[in-house]
Amino acid sequence: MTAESVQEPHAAAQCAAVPGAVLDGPVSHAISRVARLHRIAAGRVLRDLGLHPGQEFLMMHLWDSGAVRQSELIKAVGLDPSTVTKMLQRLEQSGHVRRRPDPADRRASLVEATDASCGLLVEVRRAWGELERQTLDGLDAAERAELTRLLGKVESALCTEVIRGGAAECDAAGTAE
Amino acid sequence: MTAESVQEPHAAAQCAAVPGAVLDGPVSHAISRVARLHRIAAGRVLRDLGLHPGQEFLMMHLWDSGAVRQSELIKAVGLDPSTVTKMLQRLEQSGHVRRRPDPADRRASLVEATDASCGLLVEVRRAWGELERQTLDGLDAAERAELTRLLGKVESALCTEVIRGGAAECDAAGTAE
DNA sequence: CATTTTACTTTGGTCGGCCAAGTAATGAGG
DNA sequence: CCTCATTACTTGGCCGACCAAAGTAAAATG
Repeated sequence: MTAESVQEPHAAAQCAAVPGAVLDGPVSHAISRVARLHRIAAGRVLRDLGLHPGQEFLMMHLWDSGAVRQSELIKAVGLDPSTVTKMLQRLEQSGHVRRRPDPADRRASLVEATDASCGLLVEVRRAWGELERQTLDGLDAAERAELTRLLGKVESALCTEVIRGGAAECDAAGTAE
Repeated sequence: MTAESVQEPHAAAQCAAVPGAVLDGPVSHAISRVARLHRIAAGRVLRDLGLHPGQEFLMMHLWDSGAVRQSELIKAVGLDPSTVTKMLQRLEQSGHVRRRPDPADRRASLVEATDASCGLLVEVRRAWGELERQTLDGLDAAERAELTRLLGKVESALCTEVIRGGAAECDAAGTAE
């Protein structure tokens, strides 16, 4: 008895008679997997700082650009407006960000990093460096440059497709080494 | 381009006297951006099929492997168990998946794709091909191979770091060709 | 045989992220 | 001056994804 292993496909299992390995072909999955691992690593590095993954990205923009109109920030990070709104609400509640209405345009609001948040800057920088180190560990300079170049091409290709579908514009980012 | 400065930093803006471009250096962000765009493109391609991005991945595994123990599925996709549980609940409610308790192990459950879902297989395959085409548009064969290789290295590097941090095991998917 | 440890899954909570609608203020025409 | 489209942001809903903790059943150990 011992009902070993699973039962064989009983109901409707084998729709396709494809043996296996339908999954490892596309580069798409490699991207997804890498992104997921990268996010986990980022979360681990940022946890001690009290930031959730994604927030550092926003904060970096704010630290970098000073007080900005929220719409500018949204365009800069390329995320959905509603996403940025919610993230800012949480960051404001955490005391990392302050928002005030724009005197020049009452429907807009200006966003800026608080003084208290500035202490995080160096730590976030360090965390990012650490993350970058973890990510690119095992790649030499040439490989890193090539990876950057290829990702840039993929990004612009996807961007073209995405805007064709009706979304907003993408920032064709950069080149550079 | 992209708009020049709005107002100058007024209150507490310049924590760091760093002029700009703190953001385009790391490859990390390229990965995040590409992954995000890729996800959006996937969502667009899958919407007509009634699937949300991520579900196809699970379904592909199920179509490929027949009835499997849920734990096996979890290990295969490498996601968090709770994530898989919730996704399966939704897929079950959508009629794409069926779950039954494993007779051999009463705490486990067997998962399989339903008959109805099989009609989606070919469409998902087509959608994936389309997505792959969109993603790699503009890269020649050598570049694609190189990108795959580099992503593989990054994945294994990140994997090592992640497991070091205490998480589960990663599938070092090293499918070279 | 009782107890502890391990494995399989689920629940609850929180966040990032998208879309689709909705609100409020600005600006262009009639 | 009043209407209408546009811009700027918010709300609600939903899903993917994580973590942490719980619950249950099997296995290992005494």
